Amino acid sequence: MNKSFFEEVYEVVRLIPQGRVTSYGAIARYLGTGKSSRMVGWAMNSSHLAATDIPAHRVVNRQGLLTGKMHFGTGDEMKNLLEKEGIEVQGDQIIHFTNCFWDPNKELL
DNA sequence: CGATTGACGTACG
DNA sequence: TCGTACGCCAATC
Repeated sequence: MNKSFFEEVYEVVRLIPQGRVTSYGAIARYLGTGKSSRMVGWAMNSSHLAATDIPAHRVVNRQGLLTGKMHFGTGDEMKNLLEKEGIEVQGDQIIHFTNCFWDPNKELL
């Protein structure tokens, strides 16, 4: 229970199936934080520091935009990973985003 | 210890 | 429909 906000975020992100994506807000709502979606982004920022491997490239904003691609080192890293999983990405925008969207509140809950 | 920032989202005008 | 304002919590300056 008393898991830190980051821990819960990591757990949910790890549960994201390959070829699917979710949004910061979806995770935030699943954790019950609701509007504190910023914390999800902050957790993702620290995700690369975490011992566990977090597929943060599967987490995008509500628009399906790869806002955090710059944090993967190179700007092509995140897009490459998503395309490799079968997700169509044009520039920083995920195509058919709603089709690939994975809502933890709907899938897990 | 106070102010600012941050990979967001919702509300209001 | 677009632009601005606010909230949320933690980390950093």
